[in-house]
Amino acid sequence: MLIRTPADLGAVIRDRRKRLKLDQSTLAKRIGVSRQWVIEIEHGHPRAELALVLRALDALGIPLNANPELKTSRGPAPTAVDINAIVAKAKKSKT
Amino acid sequence: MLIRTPADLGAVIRDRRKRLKLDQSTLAKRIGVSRQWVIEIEHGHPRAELALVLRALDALGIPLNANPELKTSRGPAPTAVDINAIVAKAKKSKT
DNA sequence: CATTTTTGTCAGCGTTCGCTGACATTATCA
DNA sequence: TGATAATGTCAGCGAACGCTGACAAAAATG
Repeated sequence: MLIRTPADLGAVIRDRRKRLKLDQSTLAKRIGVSRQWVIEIEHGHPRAELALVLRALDALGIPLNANPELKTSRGPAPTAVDINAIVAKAKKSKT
Repeated sequence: MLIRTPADLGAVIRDRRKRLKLDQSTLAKRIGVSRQWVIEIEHGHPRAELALVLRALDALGIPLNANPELKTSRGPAPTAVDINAIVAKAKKSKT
């Protein structure tokens, strides 16, 4: 599942929790947060604390993967050269 | 890259930013946060807001993937049956 | 049906967020 | 080397966090 928004994350958490047959209280204890927190996360609370979110995913056995750009297929580096920088320098040095 | 802690995330963000030859100010504008925020995230700030983090990853072109448990190899469901529930019920009903 | 479990809502409280703006401290580079 | 950019640090401020505890609503169970 691709996580794009807090709501996505809430859905993932809730689904997994139900799949594991846990109620919110139990999960909350396991994560080390209040039941309130679980409720809000599952509803897509946008300002939840990063660390708590990570702990929740861990408690549910959900690994989080950040792809630092999967090889964009063949062809050489798309635009690893920074044209902007080059231009900027060209402008600086008169001739 | 597997994200387990806020520090992991900070590293991923910083690496990607540098690879894209962006400075913190530029990235901050792109994400829509203050430069301060970028500094703190890259240092592993544990209480950053979820939504801002997701926006940062998006701005950097880093997709986030949550595996709802990758098929744990062969063999039938590990323990999809909830023994606890069964036992609980067994206890309730006398005979 | 009645009962129990689960989920959702409310308010108040102390803590911390993320922001701004200015100022150190390092890189970077000609 | 000196000058510029990039990064890091500080303090103050309004806003929101996550917590507790009690209660309401909904769902499950017999």
